[in-house]
Amino acid sequence: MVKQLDAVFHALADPTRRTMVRTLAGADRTVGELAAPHPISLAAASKHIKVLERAGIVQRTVRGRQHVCRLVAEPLAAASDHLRFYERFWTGRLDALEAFVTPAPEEDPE
Amino acid sequence: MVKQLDAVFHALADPTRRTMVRTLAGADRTVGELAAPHPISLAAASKHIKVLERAGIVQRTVRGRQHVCRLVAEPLAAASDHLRFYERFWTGRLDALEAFVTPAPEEDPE
DNA sequence: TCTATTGTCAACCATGTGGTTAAGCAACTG
DNA sequence: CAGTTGCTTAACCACATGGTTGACAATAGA
Repeated sequence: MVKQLDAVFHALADPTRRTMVRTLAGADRTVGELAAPHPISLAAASKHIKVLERAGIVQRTVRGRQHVCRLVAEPLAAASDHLRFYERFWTGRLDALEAFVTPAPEEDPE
Repeated sequence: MVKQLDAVFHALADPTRRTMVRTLAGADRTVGELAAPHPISLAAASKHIKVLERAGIVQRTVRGRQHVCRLVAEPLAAASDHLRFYERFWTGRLDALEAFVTPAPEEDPE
């Protein structure tokens, strides 16, 4: 079973998917609208969106024959938190020591 | 050719790799030290580290027969920036409007 | 009702991923 | 010098990924 964070990072590892998410940040879109800017078939776009759904980043509402996609930000927040842990490495400020205190989330131990 | 951001997100999509990075946040480590906590062969760990290197997250220094790995945070900062764009979606504060003004980085158009 | 639109699903293909084992090199240790 | 340690590389395997095409379902519109 894939963990949420795995799925989120994997979803964002593809530029096509990142563009889709970026678009959804502006407004809800149908599958067709999300696919349009990309030189891929609708079926391929459909797969991309399924990846985003699996990561919990996108939620779908069927409205008539169109599927309207909506951005769900919480999983992105989790990923952002994970990265923010390393903030003290690229900001000179060592006062970001709070991050250092944060207990490492104990991943992997299965 | 894979772009940096792709590589960073991909590198972080694996819990084993995330644990390695987390470990490197504490101190530099040899390949063996990074591999030790994981139930995988040294060869597999070597591959993981190569993925991290390709993403620019890790730099290697050969010291005698051991390869010492060091965390390089800049690529993580780039990924963090990307995610921070969506911050306004999970914080109620709409005063994070600066993010809204940020021009979308125009990905994908190659 | 007939047709066009929107999208999914299944099958297929090429490539990448994550793991293994086995071989080998380089560098310490005796 | 011989053996051990630390690590990479190559070959292999099973499976996931990203793309395709073609068939199908459901809705919208004539």
